Amino acid sequence: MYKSYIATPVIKRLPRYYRFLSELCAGGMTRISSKELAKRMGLTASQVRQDFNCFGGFGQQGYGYNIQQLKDTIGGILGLDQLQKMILIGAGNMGRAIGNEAFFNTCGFQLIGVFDKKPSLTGQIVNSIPVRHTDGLDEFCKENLPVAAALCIPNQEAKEVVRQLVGLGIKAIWNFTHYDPTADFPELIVENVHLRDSLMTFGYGIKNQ
Amino acid sequence: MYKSYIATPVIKRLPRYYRFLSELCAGGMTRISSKELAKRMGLTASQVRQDFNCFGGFGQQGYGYNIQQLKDTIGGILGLDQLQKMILIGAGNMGRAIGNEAFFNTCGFQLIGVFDKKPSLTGQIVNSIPVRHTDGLDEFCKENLPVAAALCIPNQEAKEVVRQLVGLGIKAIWNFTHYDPTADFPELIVENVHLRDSLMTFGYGIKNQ
DNA sequence: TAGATTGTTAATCGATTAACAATC
DNA sequence: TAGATTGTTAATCGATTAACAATC
Repeated sequence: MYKSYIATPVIKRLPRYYRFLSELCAGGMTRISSKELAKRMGLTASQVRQDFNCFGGFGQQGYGYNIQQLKDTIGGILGLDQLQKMILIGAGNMGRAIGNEAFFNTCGFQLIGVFDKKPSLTGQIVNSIPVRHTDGLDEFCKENLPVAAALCIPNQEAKEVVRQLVGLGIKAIWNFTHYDPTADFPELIVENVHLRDSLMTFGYGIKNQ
Repeated sequence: MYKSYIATPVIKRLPRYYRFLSELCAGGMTRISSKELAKRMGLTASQVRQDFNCFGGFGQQGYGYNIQQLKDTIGGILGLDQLQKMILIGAGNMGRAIGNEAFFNTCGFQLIGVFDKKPSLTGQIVNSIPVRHTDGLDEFCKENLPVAAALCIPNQEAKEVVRQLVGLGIKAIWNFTHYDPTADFPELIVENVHLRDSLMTFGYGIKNQ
């Protein structure tokens, strides 16, 4: 049964389903039951079926799910085929690492520009793209219309840069800073990657058994 | 009221509380009510009080919370003062970015070694530490007894490396690969950072409004 | 047909929010 | 004291799990 609104926990599980299904597919398997998939992923069969049925019934009673078809369907839901134009702001250590990880295309994005305000970085190559000086950001956006920006700059600079990006038509921020853009720009789509928070949570886990 | 087991959602909020309280503290504020803190963080006052009361009552009726004291208490719960020895496996783009982000000490960890199996990287400097060849991992661990490892290597190599690390006494993995160590080593403490998953979730958000 | 497994409803569990007496 | 705000219990909400009729 289709649902108009999909709960966040379901969305967050989709990439992991996609990953497991891709592996099963690559391994030559053609079908799988919710029970077996749940076992491999550490979920319950009930949850697997509930999750898939948010988007419609892709299974067959007595048979299970066709892996290839299920994988493609989830890929479609995640929109992996429609590549969104993304720019990267900040070509420091983290920026270069993100930029060079060649996963944009397989995750539904296309990296079209890299910017840094530090002149010494201008012209360096990140993922076959030359780093541009931030001075050229306006012109570049007006010409190329990116919808998303990965933000890998110091926290203090984040607010001002986000203001600029929003002015240039950026709709979504993949945020590696600790600045929270949602407070100032409620309409912006924001996905946070807080490595410090992850590290602290990790530490808590170690120190409490 | 103290609780013996703290729910995961509460733990995951602690670093964010710590961050906000640090900023308030740096800004010269000395006290805050659950209502005001909730408003700034986009939570409810009820949740803030529930969260803090998992660890005991640090507030005062009619007054609120002492920011400095609350910050220090949460820092203590997260164990930010007891630095755990961590090694970094993999000095590629992501490894170097993680290694160079100078946040280990402020998050409860101490980076004591960096390893890569690629000979050309041996001797390169990451965060003032020379990259060692993986051949020296055994000896290094026996001598320095790290408890945690950040894993920034290709997915296919992950399982074998984790097996080796577990053999060397590593108790916890900060995992940047897509290999799931919990399946093979249930006793291991694992904190996953799945950037691809984050990117796909982000894309879903963009494509569905 | 018989067995397997789905889609879906109902029950349970856990987390968040509301309410309020206690008290600074 | 009166006002403010906590700590804590109760109510609500949402997500997960269980159950089972439908059906391949």
